[in-house]
Amino acid sequence: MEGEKRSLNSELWHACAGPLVSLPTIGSQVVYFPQGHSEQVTALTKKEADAHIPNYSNLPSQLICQLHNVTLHAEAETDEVYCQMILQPVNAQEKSSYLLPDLGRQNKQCNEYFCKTLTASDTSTHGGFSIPRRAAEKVFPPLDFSQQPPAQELVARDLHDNEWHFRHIYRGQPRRHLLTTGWSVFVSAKRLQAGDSVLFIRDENGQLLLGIRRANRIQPSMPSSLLSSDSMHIGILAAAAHAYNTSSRFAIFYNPRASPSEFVVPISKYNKAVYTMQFSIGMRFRMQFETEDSSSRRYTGTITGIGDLDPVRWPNSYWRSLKVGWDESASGERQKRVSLWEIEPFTTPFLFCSPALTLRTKRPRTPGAEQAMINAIVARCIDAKGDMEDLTSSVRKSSIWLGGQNMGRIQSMGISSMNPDEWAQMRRPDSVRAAAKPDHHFAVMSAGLQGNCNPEASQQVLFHQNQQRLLSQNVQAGTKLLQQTLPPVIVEQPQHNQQQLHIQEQRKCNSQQHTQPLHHKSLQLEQRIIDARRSFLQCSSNNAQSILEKPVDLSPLRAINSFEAVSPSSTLVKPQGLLSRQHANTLPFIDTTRPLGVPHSNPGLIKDGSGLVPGLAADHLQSAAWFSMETEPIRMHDHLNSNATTAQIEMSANGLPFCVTDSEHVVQTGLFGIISHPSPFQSTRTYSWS
Amino acid sequence: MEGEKRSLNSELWHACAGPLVSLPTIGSQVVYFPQGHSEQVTALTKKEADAHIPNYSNLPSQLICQLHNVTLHAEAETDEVYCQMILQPVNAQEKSSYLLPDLGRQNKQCNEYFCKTLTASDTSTHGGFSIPRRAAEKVFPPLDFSQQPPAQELVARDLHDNEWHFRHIYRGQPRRHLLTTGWSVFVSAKRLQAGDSVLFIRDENGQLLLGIRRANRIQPSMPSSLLSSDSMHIGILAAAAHAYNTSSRFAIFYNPRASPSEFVVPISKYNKAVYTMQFSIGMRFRMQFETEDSSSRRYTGTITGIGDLDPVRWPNSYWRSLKVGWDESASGERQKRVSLWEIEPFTTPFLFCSPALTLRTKRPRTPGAEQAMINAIVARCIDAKGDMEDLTSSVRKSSIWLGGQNMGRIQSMGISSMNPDEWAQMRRPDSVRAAAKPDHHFAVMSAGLQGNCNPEASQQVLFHQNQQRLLSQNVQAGTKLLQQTLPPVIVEQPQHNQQQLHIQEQRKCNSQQHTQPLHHKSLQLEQRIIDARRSFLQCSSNNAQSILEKPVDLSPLRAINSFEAVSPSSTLVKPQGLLSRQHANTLPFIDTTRPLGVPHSNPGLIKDGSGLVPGLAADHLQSAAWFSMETEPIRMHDHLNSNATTAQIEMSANGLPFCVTDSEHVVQTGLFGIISHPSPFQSTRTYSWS
DNA sequence: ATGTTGGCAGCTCGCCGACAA
DNA sequence: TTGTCGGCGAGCTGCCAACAT
Repeated sequence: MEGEKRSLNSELWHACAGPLVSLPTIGSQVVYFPQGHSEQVTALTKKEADAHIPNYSNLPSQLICQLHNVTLHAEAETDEVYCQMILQPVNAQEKSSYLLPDLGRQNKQCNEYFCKTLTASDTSTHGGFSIPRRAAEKVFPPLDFSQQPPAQELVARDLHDNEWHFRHIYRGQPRRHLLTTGWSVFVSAKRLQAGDSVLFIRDENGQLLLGIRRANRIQPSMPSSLLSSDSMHIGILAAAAHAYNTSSRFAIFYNPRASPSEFVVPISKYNKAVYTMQFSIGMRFRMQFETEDSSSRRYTGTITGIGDLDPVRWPNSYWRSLKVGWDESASGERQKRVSLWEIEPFTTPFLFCSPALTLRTKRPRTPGAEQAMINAIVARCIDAKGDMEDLTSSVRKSSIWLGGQNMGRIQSMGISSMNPDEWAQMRRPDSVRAAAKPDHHFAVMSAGLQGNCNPEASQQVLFHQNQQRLLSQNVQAGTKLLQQTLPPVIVEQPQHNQQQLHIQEQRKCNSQQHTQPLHHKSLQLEQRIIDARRSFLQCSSNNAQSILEKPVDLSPLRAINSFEAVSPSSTLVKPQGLLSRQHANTLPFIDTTRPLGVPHSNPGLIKDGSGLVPGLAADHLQSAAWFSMETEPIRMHDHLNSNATTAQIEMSANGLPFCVTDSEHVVQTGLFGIISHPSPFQSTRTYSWS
Repeated sequence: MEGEKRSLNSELWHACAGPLVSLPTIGSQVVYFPQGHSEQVTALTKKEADAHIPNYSNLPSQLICQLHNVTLHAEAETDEVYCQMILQPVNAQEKSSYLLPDLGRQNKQCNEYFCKTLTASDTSTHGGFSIPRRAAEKVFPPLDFSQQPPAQELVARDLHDNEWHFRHIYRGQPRRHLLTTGWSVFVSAKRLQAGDSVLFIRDENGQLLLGIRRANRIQPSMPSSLLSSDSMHIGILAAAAHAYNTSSRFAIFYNPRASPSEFVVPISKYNKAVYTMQFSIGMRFRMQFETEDSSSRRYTGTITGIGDLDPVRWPNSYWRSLKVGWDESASGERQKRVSLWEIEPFTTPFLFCSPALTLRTKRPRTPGAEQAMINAIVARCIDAKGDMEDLTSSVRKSSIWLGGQNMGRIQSMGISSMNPDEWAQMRRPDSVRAAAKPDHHFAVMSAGLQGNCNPEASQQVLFHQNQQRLLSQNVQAGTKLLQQTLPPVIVEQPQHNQQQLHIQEQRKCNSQQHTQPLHHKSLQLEQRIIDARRSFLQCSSNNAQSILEKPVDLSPLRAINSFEAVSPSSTLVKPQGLLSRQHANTLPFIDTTRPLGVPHSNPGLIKDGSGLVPGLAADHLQSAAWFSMETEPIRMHDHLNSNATTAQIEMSANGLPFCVTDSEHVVQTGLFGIISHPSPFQSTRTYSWS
């Protein structure tokens, strides 16, 4: 083995890694979880870290890093795939090298391939390998059927670029494709057993590639003689901590088949889950798993808890912060804890836009659907908890927030058709418990917590405090940056003019530089967050007290509808090449002229209506303040897969950034406002083009 | 593999590990070198640590640890032997658990064993295994020669306790011992190749044990997918640093066949080398190596340099601090750097005791022997440097320190017969160059360095500064402890009375607690070092100036001879059981009534007479101050191997602690004085009993 | 004393269609 | 369509002494 070997064939590597593994793009930003990395070591060594590992208090539970490089590898002995990633914690100082062109590896699933799990006959010394008919016809070169029997020699290369020769013959009664000569050599060399899988790929050059995917049997050759598991875990943490402290590069190995979960997450995926989605106990979701035949299927489950996996060592970590239960009883294999970005919640679009739109809704929801879902959830939770009384009272309490007497009406008319004024009417002024420190929204949240003893609700608040804290950290980081590029601004004082000026400047600057690659995107996002944050603080200090005492002024909410002016059209033109800012502005952003569709065929429960997190929203609504943000042009060329035919646009108005995705890349992010309550003012719209 | 498996058969493990591997006794104190541990990882992963590993400035290059446990292991796949050691950095706070009884594993080499390197015929599928005749007769059960041919079935167990069955037959023309049936199964299961070795042991129960020792081919299955080599190296350092900071236990793995050198060294071995031996450039030594037929032989070499292996990361480390050259040209395999404790210097005992003794010397040294050795060294160094002129002038300068015109006389009469008064006459008052900062002996040394531009001498000084610094660190650690258990003492001021009082208390305390195990030994040694240091500082501040200006007052040296009063007898009683303090006091310590023997048959060069470190000693002798220390009773039961028939007592008067050993354990340590020059006032005496 | 080779059983490997599932 | 089996021939495994070193 040479010391520095080139990256292996990517197609083959990914085929071996499995359908669910997709590596982040080189040059992009990722979130690295030392916790998850530790889990991988535990999985590989079958040894937990002992308790006496030092606490790296300086090391955050997640590190935003730039992914400098990914090299694909495979174990020499076992052909097990793994990759090395070179990460560098992102330093706010570094403005350059944010986004390299998205020309990196495509984790495309090759079509010209097949994968077969080996049978006992395949691996015995008695015979050869029986190839499924379709697989042979799809992947192997066609046989000359004039021969009797038709046969040819196949040459395939494995991950290490070794050549394997096989005799491919079509014989038997009935006829079938077989690999005979050469097969047993391969089986014994790779030490394959029944249950392991082989896969053949025909690459673009017509070359055959050959990989193996072993069944989940215990890793045989774990050289424990290298390091104690403690030292390994410490090594991970210390290496990450050192890189974090010095903003230097570090290398990690990711073994996709051994690791229980990916611990290097694309920042877009992370942001989307953490900033734009709402999670609450009782929420239904689904999640992808690899099946026995190495395809993927979704399993459904319910969130049963939210909280830190390891509150002592990793407080406020999003790593596996959701406790979940699975619908299928025979799912003991699946994790009891997952991370936000691993699951797809069943979200019912909760429409929050102009009355004009809601009036034109053409697909009213089926009456009673929500109630049926609530019943289902309650039944499930009873299974889990065995305490009917608490749950029903929870549901009953939830009607406080849902507006009591309005609940029936909501169900009958379909929640998604409710307009903002109706929402405003649902708040309950008599439940206001907010504290008098309006210039700090955490205080408002804490006050809401004090007024409510529901433990689940407390957990919910803590959870969202985490989200807020994280956001606040980002904002602080951004503020530092801002102070270096712009005159310092004292946020406590009214700065409307200055802020407006800044946005103007920003816009001007962008239009001048539209030929420049969007490397400053994160920068701009941060600045926008700063601005929004600043606006919020101004609003809070000036008006929050009055907001708390008066009915909420929802007029800022209407700012969202200003997108109507920007985007009157209802169809999306398939993007071609670079769009100038001018063209970008003509793109529809939120189409309010047509009803919003239901994104998932099986609609989930309206989250705040689930009855499991009652009592909070009404309080927090009191401290709501809404802002709309300048939107940036979407540079479709960079972000949309050119083969994409749909773009899904999600909008979250929960006070955290929203994002627009084409299901793989974040196309647009922004911030609509800052509001500290967990209501999912979220809408999703899928556009299609031909 | 079960998670917690018991330790393997020790005899077999050691046989597989090789003749040179001996593990420290469980419960004893060891010195752990993170540097060496790192080297093992490099050896196993074939990857150097990159430069950007954080500097663990808190982590010393060597950690004195208690060895809590050793468990023997073998790789499941390869049968490669390794062991886990549980270490705990010794905290001065912890007074207990210093010395556990010496009942631990004996690294005895089993006699009823044989080891054969496999031939091509042995490993081919064509036949069986040809057993050397003597080996078969020694180890295997005798055959029934009435059968024709004589044959039997052998059952042997490997390290994993697997049984292997072989047909043992004595046939062929001429007759020979063969293993036939079963052998090829074993070969293929263990994947043995020609060049690997098999060894059979008959243990005390007559059971056959079977081990393998693979040829030094590259470790095949190094799963690089676990951790980056950086993380591994960091893990080692961080784990050690954490354990050091918290005085907590940590686990390390030692792979004796992969590791270039042992990095967990018995403290006795370390102390003996570091504190009682002198090393200088040009010094000759020998060192053990394993031969191809897995026995051991010694290679000879010369020290060519002294200095830090890694001055940046590990300054002042003794790890591989000696640069060496080997006598045999075909020795490219052997390390270019070794550690002090790995080599056996050729030392000539240098007698420093009462005139009465020297007058009775019965074996005067052969005249001219030293000069011959000098010539040999000079010739060797010329080979290395090709600069005759410098060397001869070096030798000439060395006569300054040796006393110029006295040199011939020393050679002719044998240096060992010179008495202290003669030594005193050899100093040269006109060569005094010492600085005027007498209260810090480092300053004195530096001054000596300034007055001499010989680079080798500088290195020598630096080296001894290391030794001094190490001592000083010990002293500081001890001082901390002292301040917690005794009233604080300001060392700059005269404290004679107080110090004397403390020693009195200490003695009283010891005599009262003589039934208590000597767990306080390290503590007491540290305290004694503190006292000696304190005395030295007092002496320095009060008298050093006058010492520098007047002839050296050598009267304190005579204190060494006070041992005569303690131990008038000349024979050592073989220790039986626990010795009370009273009995211990009757043991001879230094026998001055008989001549000192020559410890090595091939006497080396008198080190300061080598002419390679000239010019320093005379200066430093000026700042010499001598002290004798209270000696502690020797608890032979704890320290002397009950089978031992000799005890070697070494005495060093170079200002660093001396130690008494029975060639394996430190029996007694002490401090004779502090003197900052490299003169080897050293004597060795071997006592025998029946 | 022991490494290698030729001779020669006997057994396993591995190719084939038959026969289910 | 494909997993397993009996049949069967080639080639390898492995025991033996001869021979060489």
